[in-house]
Amino acid sequence: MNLELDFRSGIPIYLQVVDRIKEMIADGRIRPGDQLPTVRALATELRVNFNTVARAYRILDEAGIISTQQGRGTYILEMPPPETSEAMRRTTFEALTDRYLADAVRLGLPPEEILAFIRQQLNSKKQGVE
Amino acid sequence: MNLELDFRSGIPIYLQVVDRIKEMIADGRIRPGDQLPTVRALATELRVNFNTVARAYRILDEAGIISTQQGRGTYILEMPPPETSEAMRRTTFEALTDRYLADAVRLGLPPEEILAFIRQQLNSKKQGVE
DNA sequence: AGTACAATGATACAATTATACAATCGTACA
DNA sequence: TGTACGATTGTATAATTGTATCATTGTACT
Repeated sequence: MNLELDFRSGIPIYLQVVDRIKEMIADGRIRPGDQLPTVRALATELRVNFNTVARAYRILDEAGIISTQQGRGTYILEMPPPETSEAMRRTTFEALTDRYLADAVRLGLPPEEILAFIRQQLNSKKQGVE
Repeated sequence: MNLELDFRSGIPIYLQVVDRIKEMIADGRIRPGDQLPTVRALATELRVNFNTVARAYRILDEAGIISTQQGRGTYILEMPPPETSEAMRRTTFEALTDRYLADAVRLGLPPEEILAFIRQQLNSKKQGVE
């Protein structure tokens, strides 16, 4: 991986790891689909605890840059910044909805019930009540 | 089999497989007596280890929904257990809906728009070609 | 000193994979 | 028939991977 850290900089290790990996993606040293080292492997290489690496990976995961999967490993995502346009989102949403409605109808649910349940779920979500 | 997984959802693969198969039974896409794909075949299709599929099958087996037999294969049982098909359909429908809404919200759609589009689609279906 | 908080480490855990195994089926051949 | 053997099926167990939780350390601020 060849990833250099500065233990004396005062910048937290996990943030340094996040930045180094972002750089490597930006300049193409690692690419979408590539597997990153396991948290333990990279931790050993960097002489840190693997939880520190895990923390960096989690941040990158939440940023949508990588995908970490328990038991499998972590991978660079295809779309680094999935900034989809409004039109794209709309199209995706409509396809998603049609597929969902087809499934629901196939289950034999009457349209009123489908609508009712969705309304209920959306309301409870809005109020944060479960 | 046409069974979609989300590796980034955080929901374990084996549970996703369990749910997808329950859905297919509930809505009739697969029926009592049908043979499910072998653990290896389905695993290859899903790009997953076959033990992960085996785990899902074992759960369905213990729930009395399918029957897995070493050396023979796995089959949908005649009676979709005591959990009557009505309750099962309802459960399946609600899980399906929650999954759909999570996707839609993640796309950034406001609840009103989700509801509006669904209402529109249901109406056009009612009046459209049947 | 004492306290609070962030960073890191230690430990136990859960999901997935790798490998070896056992049961069944299918086919060939005696 | 029947039996031997390879292919195919599910099973069992351990190794590998990320996750969750709490303990420890260090630093800043009273």
